[in-house]
Amino acid sequence: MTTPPETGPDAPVAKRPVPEATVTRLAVYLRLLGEFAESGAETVSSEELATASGVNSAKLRKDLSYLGSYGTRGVGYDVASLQHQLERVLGLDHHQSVALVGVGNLGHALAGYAGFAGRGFPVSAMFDVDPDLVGIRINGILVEHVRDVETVCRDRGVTIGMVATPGPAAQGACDLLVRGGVASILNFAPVVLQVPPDVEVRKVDLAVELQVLAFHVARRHVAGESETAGALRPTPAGDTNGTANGSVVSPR
Amino acid sequence: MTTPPETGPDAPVAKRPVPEATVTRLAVYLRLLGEFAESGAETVSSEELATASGVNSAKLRKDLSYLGSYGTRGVGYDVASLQHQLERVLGLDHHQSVALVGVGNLGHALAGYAGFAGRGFPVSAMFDVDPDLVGIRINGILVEHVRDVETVCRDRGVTIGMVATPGPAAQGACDLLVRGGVASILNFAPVVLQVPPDVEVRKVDLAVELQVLAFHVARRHVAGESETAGALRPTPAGDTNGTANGSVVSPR
DNA sequence: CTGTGTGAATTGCTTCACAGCT
DNA sequence: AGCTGTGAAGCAATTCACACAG
Repeated sequence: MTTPPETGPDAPVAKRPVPEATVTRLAVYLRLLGEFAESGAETVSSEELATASGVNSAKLRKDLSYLGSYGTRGVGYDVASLQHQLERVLGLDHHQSVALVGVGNLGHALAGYAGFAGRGFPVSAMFDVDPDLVGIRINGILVEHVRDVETVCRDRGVTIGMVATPGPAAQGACDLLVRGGVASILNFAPVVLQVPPDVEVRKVDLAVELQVLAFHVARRHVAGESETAGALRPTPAGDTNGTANGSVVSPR
Repeated sequence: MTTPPETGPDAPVAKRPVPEATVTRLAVYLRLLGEFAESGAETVSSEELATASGVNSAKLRKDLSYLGSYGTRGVGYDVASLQHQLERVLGLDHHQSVALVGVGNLGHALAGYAGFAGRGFPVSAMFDVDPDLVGIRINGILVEHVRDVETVCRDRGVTIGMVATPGPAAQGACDLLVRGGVASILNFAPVVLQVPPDVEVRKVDLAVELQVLAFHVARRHVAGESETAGALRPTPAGDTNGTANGSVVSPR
């Protein structure tokens, strides 16, 4: 209740909407900024960063404009300061702690994936039902029994849950995470999770990804059969919701 | 004989546009159709299939309309026949064979992921540079040296390549696949691959997924500060979340 | 002059609502 | 009646193009 009018009188920090599609790309820009920083660059132009990210510069500038004006006209963006802004907007300045439910084939790989810890998402709890797995350590993290998901998540302030169980167990795992206060879930199981409206779910479905690619293989067969491989369809740059679709070929 | 009620007045191959976003969902519908089939259903209505897929029925019908009219008014869709149509459109009636480059942490899991073979995407070749890996078998498949990617892909008619190498090696792996005639690539490495315009790339970036979720965690903190955590509102869950993200408490 | 920031135009996707088949 | 298929309306995201700051 008491809906805060929100529209401040003259709030210096305006809260723009920030389109969902933009958020996905901000994460990409951030990674590339890291590379620019490593190579010693002080500033980047929208053109440079855009090319490296596989988007066009107008889109990049519009994306960045949602965070405010952090560029310098005639010069570009200050790498370090832009990195900082992106981290702030993406919530990476808050501590995030990740829980993984399901330590089978895929879960095991996720547990050991260096990219997580290295990017600010340490896996701080892991769960499974298999007695052979409960009790072992992976990458130094103890695998606990699924029955403890709720309490452990609360105790350790888990903010993000990953579901990597077999399909049939996924909804149950999800429910436990939600009861443990986790409001953001990354789902690798091939099912559509049912969650309360305040819980955010993103799905990574590997079989679906392959099927989308298979579709393009088939398309190519039909199109390429008669057409001389010339017809360049409007670059499938569009990343639909869900997992990002790269594919962007430079504007040529 | 009787010209089918196709739209094609003189276009033998009626190539509807089929939006990119739709293709992604078709794969989801197909999986759920499989479940309906297993449970013995002969037909499904757009409403049933839509609910199970987490989308609304209008969107589902529009999606299916891109393949033609395969439903029966007043009844619904014949499960088996719709399955068949979806498989055809998604190119699953053609044989797909998948190659995996990079058998490290993640690659290993992908190699053993039952969901692939089970869904018509048998991994038929695997590659790595590590001498400790080259020569071993995973799930019965021999790991070969990366130097053979090109010839092996050609010989076995690989249609889809998966890149699961460390970032710095990804572009090289990609180039080899392309030279081997692979025109569809699923990229798990955190880099933007450069490819010729006729090659389709989809990217699965786990760190990006987590960052997008982190963004929503942060949003919640700002927006949810005033809201009490209780009140499980009658989830209009209707559809909202689908393949990708769930819902964001819409302020205002 | 260079490169950002942004209104305006455009494209593409989703939702609505209803005509038409069974 | 019940449910599909689809034009039309409504939104959201992308691209264009240019004013303006450094």
